[in-house]
Amino acid sequence: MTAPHRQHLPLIPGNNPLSDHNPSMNTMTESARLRLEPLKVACSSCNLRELCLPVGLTRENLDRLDTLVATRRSVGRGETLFRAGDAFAALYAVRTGFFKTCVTSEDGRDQVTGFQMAGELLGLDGISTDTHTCDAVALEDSQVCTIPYDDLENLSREFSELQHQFHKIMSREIVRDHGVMLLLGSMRAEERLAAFLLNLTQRLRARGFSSTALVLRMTREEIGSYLGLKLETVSRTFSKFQDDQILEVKQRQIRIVDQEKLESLVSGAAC
Amino acid sequence: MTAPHRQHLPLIPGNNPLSDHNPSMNTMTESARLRLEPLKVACSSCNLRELCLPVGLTRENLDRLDTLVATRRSVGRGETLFRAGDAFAALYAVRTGFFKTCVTSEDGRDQVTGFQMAGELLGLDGISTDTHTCDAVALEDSQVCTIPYDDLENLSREFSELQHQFHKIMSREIVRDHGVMLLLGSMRAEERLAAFLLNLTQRLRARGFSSTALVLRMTREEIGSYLGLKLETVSRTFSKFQDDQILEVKQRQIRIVDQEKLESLVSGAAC
DNA sequence: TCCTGCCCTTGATATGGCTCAATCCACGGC
DNA sequence: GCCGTGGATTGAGCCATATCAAGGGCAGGA
Repeated sequence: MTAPHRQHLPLIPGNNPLSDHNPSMNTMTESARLRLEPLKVACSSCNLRELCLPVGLTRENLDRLDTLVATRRSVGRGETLFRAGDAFAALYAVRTGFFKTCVTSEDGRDQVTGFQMAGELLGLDGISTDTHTCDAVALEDSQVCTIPYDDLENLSREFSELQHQFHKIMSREIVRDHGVMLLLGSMRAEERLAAFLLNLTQRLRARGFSSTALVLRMTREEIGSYLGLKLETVSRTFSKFQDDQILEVKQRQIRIVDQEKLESLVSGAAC
Repeated sequence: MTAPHRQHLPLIPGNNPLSDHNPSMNTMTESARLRLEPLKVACSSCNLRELCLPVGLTRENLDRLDTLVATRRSVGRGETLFRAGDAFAALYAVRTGFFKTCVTSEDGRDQVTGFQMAGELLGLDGISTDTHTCDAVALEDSQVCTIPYDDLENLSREFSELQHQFHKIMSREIVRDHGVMLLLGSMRAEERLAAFLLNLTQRLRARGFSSTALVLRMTREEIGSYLGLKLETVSRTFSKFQDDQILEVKQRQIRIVDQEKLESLVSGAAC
């Protein structure tokens, strides 16, 4: 494995639908702009179709998918898209913005299980018992496309491309989770943070953003929860990376100064 | 959540297809007996149909599933069913025996990602990239039913019951993984081991075995890998549970003496 | 502009689990 | 029966990360 929790998302070649963004500006401008709520939603004309559910669909089938994904929903920063215990009815594709998902144990412990950005699917956990088992919280003003689950099952019985792509997405989530288990089970703090940053930048790059500069959407505490560390440890590790000239860290603004050193941390060369 | 990595497997009411087993005998006798390799495989007559892929299928559809699941394969103790890197072609349902799955990082670190027993599916990780990303190793002489994946996709386009059940199984795996992340990210050694034992016994109970006595199929090291602990820590924690009169531990034979205390450890009441 | 609250940083200290190392035990082969 | 081997147990000491605590900085609202 190249990275402990890679996403297997295809890099978009050439004509990148997202490359008109200023890489240093993965801030809130776009989601704010889209707050206007376009009346019509169409996968077939969506920038994200190469990253999202429609991957691999023919033109004709794309049009059929459009009949399914009909509504869009805005979720303000800090609001929840769904909560553990909510009835499951639909999946959600992130259109703009950024989410976290987290599970809570009986005794109130919280664990962030993932961070989702544009083109990624939310809600797969709900299929199992028709009830969501985690919370999905927007970390910035966001928009999602609603994919009614029954309709998705029906449509994916009709053409195998969609069926197969959906299965791939679920499987990818399982593979990602296994990568996180590896990280949580066997890596030290520096390795965890390095792996986390490399995974984030890889996904941002696939979306046309800079892979060397990023703005974190989550707090140190949320990073810590995801990585199985306390927020102080996350903060100290950021500081250490800055001392070691691997990163420049200014609050949530991160610049990767030495990509190779970061990579060597993950592959354990630094042991 | 009641348990950090519950399996959501239905308890079999009344007429339990597995209850003819001697609960204290979840040893190797059965798998040895089945070494004879019956010529015919049929989900419709399988003991495990209430725990496995066929859940919820009508009689008629069960027969159609039989056409798909045609071959059985024996995997001896220590042998691999598939390895990371192998081409993906089929899923496997454990019929008898016990497996572990583990991922390996670039630098050779190993992480056990799960233990699978009768009725559970192996290989879901392979769908994502048509390549397996983990190893599946039999921890005792085992048998699996081979489910050719293309056939499964085709058949599940034909009847929604199968399609839905398959999606539920994938989703359940995702939910389970999130539970393991919670465990790895926020629990202490005692809590982890307690959660692990409760999960195991719950699954054994669903299969008609005793929920108070069990024989571990895996080494301390494998338990440790799964739980993000070193084998010495696992061993010490077992010893501590014995001192505290929660368990009786004799090598791999475990008897749960105080179920409640074990449960209270997981729910954090002991903090 | 200042205030307020949240987040982040940094220091000092505590500790749970790891490491290293020495047996011990059970089982299978001879 | 005896021995060899792999797994399990137990001890001593250490280290990475947690915990507790005290500021510092930034953003948003009055």
